[in-house]
This record gives sequence, C-alpha cells and structure tokens, in this order.
Amino acid sequence: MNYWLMKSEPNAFGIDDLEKMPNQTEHWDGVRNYQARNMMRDDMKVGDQVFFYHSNCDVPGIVGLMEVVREGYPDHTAFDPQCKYFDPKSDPQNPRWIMVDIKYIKHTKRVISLAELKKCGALENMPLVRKGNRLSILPVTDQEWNTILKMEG
DNA sequence: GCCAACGTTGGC
DNA sequence: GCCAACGTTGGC
Repeated sequence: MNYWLMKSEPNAFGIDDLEKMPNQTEHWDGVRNYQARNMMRDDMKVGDQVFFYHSNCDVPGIVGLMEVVREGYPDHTAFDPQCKYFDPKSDPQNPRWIMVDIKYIKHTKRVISLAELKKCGALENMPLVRKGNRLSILPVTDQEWNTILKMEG
C-alpha cells in the first residue's frame, strides 16, 4: 500500500466538504499538472492512504485522512467549456487529464501545521517542506507517514 | 497583497 | 531545442 498527500484550498474544497459528500466520497478533479496526473494514472491504488492538506489558508497543514476508492479515470471537467478546469486540448477520445475517487476517513485530532512539519528533522526530505514546492499530489514514505501520525499525538 | 519558485507556452 | 515571457501556486 502506498501513502500520499493531496492539497486543496479549503475555500474551494476542504475536508469538511469531503465529509459531507454522499458516501463521504468525491472525485479529485481539476488536477492540471503532468507529474500529479501521472501519479494518479499509474501509481494510486484502491486502499492507498492519503493525507488531506489545506493550502492557501490561515494555517496550512494536514487536517485529515482519506483513502483511494477508485483508481485513475478521465477527468470529465476538462471537456466542459463551462467549467473552470476546461481544457480544449483534452480530447474525450484520448483524455489528457485523470482523476481518482477519494473517501473521507477522519479529521486528524488537530491540524498538523506546515510550520510544525518543517521543524521536524525526520521530515526534512519531504518535498512538501521545501521552498517553492507546488505539486498538489505528493508521495509520502512509510516513515514519513508514521512520523506524522505520531506528531498528531 | 507581495513575491519567489516553478511549469507552460510559443517565437525563433 | 533554447529561452524569455507569462501564468499559477501558495507561504508569508
């Protein structure tokens, strides 16, 4: 089983929104970055565990746990001209963008803030804590996963 | 709101 | 294929 971290802006779609979805499940649409797409297409498997990370907000950090419940399939929002994620270059016969379905597991007991993650020596190799990182989906190692769960307290 | 870092685009 | 210009991300 693999571990991941996925970012979302709570203003747009936060963990509280995911919790309220039918079956507490939602498709993770709108990813328009090739590296992130490739991970969803090739590497994310049903049962993989995922940290939900709030970005671009008062206290950026990890706010909960989720799991992959459906593996990569075409992101239909790329075909809809009314949608802000519309991409005219994505051909329905040969979709350019991919999404997975994600299910809510729980909130962490508290927000594990980016500031705190940065202070943890065991996490210094995580791309997340590196300056300028913009990838919205990141692989997490077993050690990093366990370290972060321990930080939750 | 600022701005550094990064990815993408497109001219050549 | 290079690289400047541009747009976006996201912390602060």
